[in-house]
Amino acid sequence: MADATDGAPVAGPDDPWAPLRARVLEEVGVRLEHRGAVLDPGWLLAQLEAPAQPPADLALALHRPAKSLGQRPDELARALAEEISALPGFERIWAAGAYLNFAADGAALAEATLARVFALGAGYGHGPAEPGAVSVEHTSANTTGPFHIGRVRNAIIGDTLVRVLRARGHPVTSQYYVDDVGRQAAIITWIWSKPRASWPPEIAGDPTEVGEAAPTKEDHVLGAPYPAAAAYLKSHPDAAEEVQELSRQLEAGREPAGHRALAERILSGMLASLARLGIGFDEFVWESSFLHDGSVEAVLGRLAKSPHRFVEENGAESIDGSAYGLPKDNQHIIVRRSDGTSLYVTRDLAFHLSKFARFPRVVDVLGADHLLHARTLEALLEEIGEPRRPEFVLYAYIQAPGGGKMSTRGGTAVWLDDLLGEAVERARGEVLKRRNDLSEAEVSEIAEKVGAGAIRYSILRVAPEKAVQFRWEEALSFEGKSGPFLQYAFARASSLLRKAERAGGPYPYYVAELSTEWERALLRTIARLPSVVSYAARSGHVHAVATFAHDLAEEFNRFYNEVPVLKAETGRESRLALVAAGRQALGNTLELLGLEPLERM
RNA sequence: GGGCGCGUAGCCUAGUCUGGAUAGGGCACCGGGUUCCUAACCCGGCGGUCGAGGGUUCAAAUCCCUCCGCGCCCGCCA
Repeated sequence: MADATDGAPVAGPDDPWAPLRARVLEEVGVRLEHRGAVLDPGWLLAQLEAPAQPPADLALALHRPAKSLGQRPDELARALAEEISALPGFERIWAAGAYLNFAADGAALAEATLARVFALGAGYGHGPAEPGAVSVEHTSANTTGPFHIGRVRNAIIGDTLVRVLRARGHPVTSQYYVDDVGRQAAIITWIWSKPRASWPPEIAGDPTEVGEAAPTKEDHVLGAPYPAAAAYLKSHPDAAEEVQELSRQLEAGREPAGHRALAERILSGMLASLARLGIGFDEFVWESSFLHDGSVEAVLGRLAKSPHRFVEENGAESIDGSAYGLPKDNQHIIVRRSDGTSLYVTRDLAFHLSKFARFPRVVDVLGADHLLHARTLEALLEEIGEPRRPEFVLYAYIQAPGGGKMSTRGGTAVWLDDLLGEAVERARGEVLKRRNDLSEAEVSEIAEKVGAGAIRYSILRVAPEKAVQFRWEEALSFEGKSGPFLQYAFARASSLLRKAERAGGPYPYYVAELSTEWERALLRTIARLPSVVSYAARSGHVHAVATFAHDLAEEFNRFYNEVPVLKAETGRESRLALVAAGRQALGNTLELLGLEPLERM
């Protein structure tokens, strides 16, 4: 993704903190400049975005500017604190050692925050429309069987990125790249093109129990023989040759009957599982389309003009990529096989050129195991003189429960459908434990959303580059840093408004009545949402939103615990307004993460 | 062997890009909290050589170097 330092940190007009930062920046910047301090403008802003020590909201460490002035930092801090004794929006400005601290005027911040939340509603935390269309390609799993949770990290991160970019105002197209011409696509078609009775016993007699979770789902049913078939081909050259021939036919556009339909049936099963997690796609891009429309040949033609391109003795075409900083053993890039067919990287190159033609910004969510492919793709883009590059969001594959790679045949793979089933069942148990006033339909609905939320959040709460081992207890955790924890806070807020019969507003308030430490803390956190979303959208670090979501829910729960609302002696209306604002902010955050905000649970 | 990434309490994790004031959370464990708004909660306690060593700096979890451990990759697979 784009470097987070690109451009000035964006503070949308909905960011309640933005004017405060700008004011400090201005006041301090002018004074430091006047004294002759040398500093780059980004530095001050970065300082202000870092967390400050309570009760300060914003803080500046003055060591650096003091040094450039040849002055002691604590003296500089004191001098500045004296000069800037008052600033609109702040109730206190003081020096603490080498730090210049600023405490926001709680009432003013509360006013600014509530006003923005109520004015923007579901749009609070988002941003103004941005002109640049973005393509986000994610998931793109081969249609050879159901999802196991190793790959689902891709879908969850990708879908969340789509949501965050959309929120930030970008027109986003999510794309699923369907491989229907590669070897794996050939294998699945090969096995199903034969009558089941004629399958070799190694395949027919080795039913990988993929059907256990959802015995009638087509991805499970149709994907069942794939692992055994793939293994069988390794030791049976004659069969492998049949698959090879099939590959060539696919490449040439001579699809056997039922090929596409088979992929679509498996895909629909896979998508049904993703849909339960709130994940969908705008476009499915079939890899074969780049063969059919001639764009693969076109790109091979462009590569052919390169001085680095060679035709090997056996007819294969390759590029000498030694100029592009690839690892030593990976600089010889084959772009066409000796039998004339294309390779994944060549087709992907054609795909990316088609993306660049439509989208100014192109993002690929990729497993870290595809990093070399990504580097190779970049090298080839350079080779044909294409200046644009995709931004890569990389994630580490989730490891099997005992460690190591998830393997279908090794029995270490955990199916998404199994995980979903277990999560929903557990959620149902939790709901029934504490509610007896809900209809069966409501219980099912809640259990589904809670289970899905737990799974999504368990993935999102960890930075994508961390290689995590799958653990049932963690994925199914409903307490602490979990999806249900977030949803629960939302449900509590919803309940308060419902009981006050104010679910639809209006929410009149006096900020002076929101003066307890818990109310102020909650407001400060609500006010952070816009800058968090902005950061996530420009950096691609969507898990910053997940981290924030927990902060917000936690702050709401503290407030809920300490401050009576419905039974408030005074300031009931104002507190209801705060509840409504917290609910709105949390709901918006949940939507970004793809967790269902639940009215009750 | 080479490339990339990761290493923070018993376990999991934020913070690392942009170096700053006592390193935030969660699980587990211990102790509290509900005649009252959903206890899927809150409060307190316990627990840290931020993998090791060196360097840069007024200041290092954060930047640089070396080493160790772990993960991923190094196909005319995708």
